[in-house]
Amino acid sequence: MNSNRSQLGQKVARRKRPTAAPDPTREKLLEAAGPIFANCGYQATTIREICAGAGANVAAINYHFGDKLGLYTEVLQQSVRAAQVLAVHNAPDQNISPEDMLRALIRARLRSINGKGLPDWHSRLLAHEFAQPTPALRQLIDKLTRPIYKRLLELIGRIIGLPPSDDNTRLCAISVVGQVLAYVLPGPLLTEIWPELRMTPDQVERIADHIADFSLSYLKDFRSRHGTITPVRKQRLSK
Amino acid sequence: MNSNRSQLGQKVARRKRPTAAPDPTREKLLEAAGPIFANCGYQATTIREICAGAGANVAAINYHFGDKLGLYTEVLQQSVRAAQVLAVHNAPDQNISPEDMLRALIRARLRSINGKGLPDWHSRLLAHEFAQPTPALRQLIDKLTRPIYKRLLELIGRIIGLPPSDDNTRLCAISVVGQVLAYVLPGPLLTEIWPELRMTPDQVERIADHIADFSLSYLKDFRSRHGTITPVRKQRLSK
DNA sequence: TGTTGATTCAAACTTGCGTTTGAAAATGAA
DNA sequence: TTCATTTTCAAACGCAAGTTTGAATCAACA
Repeated sequence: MNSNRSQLGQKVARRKRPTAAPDPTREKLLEAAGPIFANCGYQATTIREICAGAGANVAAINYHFGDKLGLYTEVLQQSVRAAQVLAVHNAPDQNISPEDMLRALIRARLRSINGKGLPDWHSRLLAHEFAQPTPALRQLIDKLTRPIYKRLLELIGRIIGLPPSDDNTRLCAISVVGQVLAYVLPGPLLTEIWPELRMTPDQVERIADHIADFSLSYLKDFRSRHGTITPVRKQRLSK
Repeated sequence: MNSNRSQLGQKVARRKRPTAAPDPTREKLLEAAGPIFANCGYQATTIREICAGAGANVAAINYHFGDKLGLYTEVLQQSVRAAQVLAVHNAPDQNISPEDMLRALIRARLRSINGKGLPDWHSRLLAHEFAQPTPALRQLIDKLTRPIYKRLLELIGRIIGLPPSDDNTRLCAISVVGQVLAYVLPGPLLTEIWPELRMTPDQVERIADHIADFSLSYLKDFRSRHGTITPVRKQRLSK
């Protein structure tokens, strides 16, 4: 309904700059928007605050991104893309045991979320998306969350000897994911409960190892506990 | 700076009703506000929507609660209180092993959050508070979260044979809490990832048992794995 | 019944938001 | 330089939100 003219203006303008300095104020806006969106959420963030941080005029957002949601979507896309390349970079070697691969996956996830790879506001952006989804959430799940979760299901399925779709596999996967999320989602809660905790890179490694140990203790014994012939299912969780 | 008159009006008005029918429109506003605040968060909720749901005038909020934040605080307090009585009601017997007590605690927590005890919007209210804390968050943590966490630390400390303040105890506690939170905080994520999951009371029990089994596998073996004399600490997480 | 105070209501007020505007400034090619 | 295009800017617009107002309504009691 709107923003036709400015969108066009932006597209044409982009071709001028090859790779060196791609539109300074546009970049400045993105840089300033990231942390603010992450701290306040989409709704509570005002474009005036972003523009003040970027040293730009309020109209600049409309000119470069069409509207507020356009800017936000771009910020989220950028965040997702950064997390993706980090995930690929941290992808473990395929020639190791499923157990070690799970450990590597946990470490990569925790690192990409709270390590030195990404600025720490990326995870806060996620927390807001979960609490109050914007139209941009779907692509986040499709591009980032679902592939990782799928891989996690296969991995755990191989460890406990059940198909990825089995309820037990899913319960275990959520148990692993939950432990990781505990260090991400409830930010203010964690600092209230464990004020001395500092998330330095070394300590992120330590936490990742704990989560792996904690989880593998159950997973490694699953086969012998439940037998390999007919896996026990007390009742189906999916109907 | 404002709302002096209405606050007084409310206070005086309150004395008329002993216990029987405590101000119908006030109750109606609280009832209508709960789910709406939980769905949209504090910021995005409009008092006009609440009043429409309660069949009241917009000025009623100012009259009965002073302002929007006053209403929200009351809703949160009510939610915390309800969760508290539920926690007490579900408090396990003291004459059982720490392991069984942990299982009971997990079950109680999951039940109070997603079982039949509380309407399901209470947990969504929490998610919003974590993502974007309001001034009312502190009392929520102090009255509800911290006592439960303290009890969890003592319990786990007894199981693994370490003091509650030990880093290992804390890591384990967060591992347990994280698994529970995974079913609470990332609402839209969970339904995307496991669409068939339905949180009926029976299945909540099943999930609680899984979390207990999953966690106790590691906790019960902790002593023998690490030895009881000098517990291994690869490095301190708190400084 | 008349009076007093509590409670409701429609309407207006105030503020801050995202957005738009139209002109000015900057840029680059002819 | 001249001209066309892109980019910036201050200002204003329209709207929706929380809040306030003052009169109308209701309830209880003398």
